[in-house]
Amino acid sequence: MPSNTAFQEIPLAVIKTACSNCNLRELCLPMGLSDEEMHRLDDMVSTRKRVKRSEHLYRAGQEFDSIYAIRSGFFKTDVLLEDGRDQVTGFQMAGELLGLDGISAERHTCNAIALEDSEVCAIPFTRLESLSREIFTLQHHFHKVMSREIVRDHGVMMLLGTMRAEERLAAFLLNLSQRFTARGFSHAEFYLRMTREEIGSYLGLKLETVSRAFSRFQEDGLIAVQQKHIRILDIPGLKRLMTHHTP
Amino acid sequence: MPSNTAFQEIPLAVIKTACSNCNLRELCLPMGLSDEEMHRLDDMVSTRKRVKRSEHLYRAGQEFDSIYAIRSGFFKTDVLLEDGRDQVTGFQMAGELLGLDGISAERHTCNAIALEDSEVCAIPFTRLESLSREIFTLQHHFHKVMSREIVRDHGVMMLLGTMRAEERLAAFLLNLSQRFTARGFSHAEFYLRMTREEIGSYLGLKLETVSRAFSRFQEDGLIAVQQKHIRILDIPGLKRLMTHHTP
DNA sequence: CGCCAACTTGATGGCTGTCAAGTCAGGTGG
DNA sequence: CCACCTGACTTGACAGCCATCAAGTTGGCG
Repeated sequence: MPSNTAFQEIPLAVIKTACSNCNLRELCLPMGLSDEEMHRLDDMVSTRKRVKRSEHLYRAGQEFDSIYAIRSGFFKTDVLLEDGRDQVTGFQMAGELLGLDGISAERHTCNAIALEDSEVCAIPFTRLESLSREIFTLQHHFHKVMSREIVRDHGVMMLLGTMRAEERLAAFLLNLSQRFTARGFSHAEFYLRMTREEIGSYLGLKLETVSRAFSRFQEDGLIAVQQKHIRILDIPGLKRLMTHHTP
Repeated sequence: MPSNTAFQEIPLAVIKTACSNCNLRELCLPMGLSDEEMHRLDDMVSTRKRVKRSEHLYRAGQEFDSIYAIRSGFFKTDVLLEDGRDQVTGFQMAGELLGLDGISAERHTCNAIALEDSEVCAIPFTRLESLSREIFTLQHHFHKVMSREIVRDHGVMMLLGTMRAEERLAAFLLNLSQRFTARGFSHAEFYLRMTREEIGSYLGLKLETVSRAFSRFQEDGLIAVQQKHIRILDIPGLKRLMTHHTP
C-alpha cells in the first residue's frame, strides 16, 4: 500500500523493482546479462509482491501465469495427496525461483508458503518466453535454472531413497550452510526458518526423529543447537557422516 | 555401421530420422508443431543412434551437448554417490526425453542405460535452443516438458517420503500401466524391462521387499505376476491401496 | 545338461515411527 | 510485571516395517 506520506521523498528508481540494481542479480534470473539486456528485463519484472509469514504465494490448482523470483525471505513448497498426506518438496531462499512446476499444466501443482515475511518479483511467463526468444543469454540461463531444479530433485530422491535419518539431516544442514554462504551469510551459524515437522516432512522423517538427530549431533560435538538457532562446529564431521555408509 | 549392402535399396527418406513421419510425434518434442515447423525440426534431429541392451547412452560426468528422444526401447537413469551407493532416478520409454539434467552444468549428472535394445534421436542442444527462439510452439512445448519432469520428480519425492512399500509398488505399477496405455499398448498386461533390484532402487526399497510385495499383490488378486510378466487384475484395488493411508 | 543371474521365501534384527509425558520460549492479558 | 497459555521442541518406552542374512527355486542361455 503506497499510502505512506514518505513515499514522495524517495526517488522512484529505488522503489521500482529493477533487476539492474538488485543485489541478487548474480544469483537470480539476470545472471550473465549485459547492462542493456538487464534493462529490458527491468521492464518485464515490474511487480513486486509482499508475502507475510505463513501466507500462500500460490496454491496447488491455481492458474499459472507467472514465476516468482525471491527478493527477500524464505519459502517452502509442498504437495498434497488426496488422502491428506503432504510433503515439503523444497525450501527456497533469496535469488531462487518459484513456480516452475506450473508451466507443464498451466496450473500450479504445489503450494508456496512464506516461512518469514518475504518479497518476490513476479515474472509473467509469456513475457519471459518472448524475451528469451530475443535474448540468447536469458534463454540459456533460464534453461539452466530449470535443469538445476531437476538435478536438485534427483539429489533429494537419492537422499530419500538411500540415506538414513542422520545422513539426511547432515546433508540438509550442509546444503543450507552452502546456500547461506553463497548469499554472503555465515556458513556456520544461522536460524532455521522452518519447524522440526517441516524439516521432517522434507526429509521423509517424523519430527521426533529430526529432534533426536539434532540432539545426537550436539552430543557428538558436530553442531550446537538451541531451538531454531544452529551453529555448525564440524563440517568435515558432518560430511563424513553423510558419505560413510556404515549400516 | 551402415556396411549393410541392403542399405542402397531402401529409400533414403525411410532411413533418415524424421520427426514428420515418426509415429511418436504427438508424444515427443514436435507435439503441436505445424507441418512446416516440423520439417525444420527434421533438419536438426539428423542423427539416430542405436543403443544395445545394458549399454550406456551417456555417463555421469561426460560433456553434455545433446538431449535424446527415445524412438524405441526402454532406459533407466541412475545417480551415484561417492561411497558407492546408487539410485535409479527414473525409467524412460518411447517418446520421452533423456539428458535434461545435463543442461545445468553442461555435463551429464547421471547415467542413462538401455534396458533393452533401443533407438534414440540425438538433438543437439544449442540447435534446439536456436530453433526454439524462432518457433514459439517448440519453445513453449520444451518448457512444458522440462516442467513436467520437475512435477514428476515431486511425485517420486512424495512416494519416497510418505508412502509405505506396498503403496510405492502400487503407484509404480499404475504409472507404468498408464504410460503403456498412452503408447497404445495394453494397460493391463506388460513385461517389466527392469529387475526387482532396479525397481527397488527406484522406490527406495530392497529387492526382497519388492518381491514380497509382488507376492502379496498376487495373493490378494490384484495382479498376476510371473517373473517379469505382469497382468494387472484390479486397478481400483491398487488405487485404493495407494490412497488409503492406514498406518 | 549345467551354470548363473534373477527371483522367492523364511527368520531375525534394527531403525525409525508411534504414543506419551514433560520442557521451553514467546506472546497475551490481567 | 508476572502468570498463563500455546505451539514447538525434547526425551523415553515400545512396536512395527523393512533391511539383512540365508537358503532354495526358477528360467534363460551357452
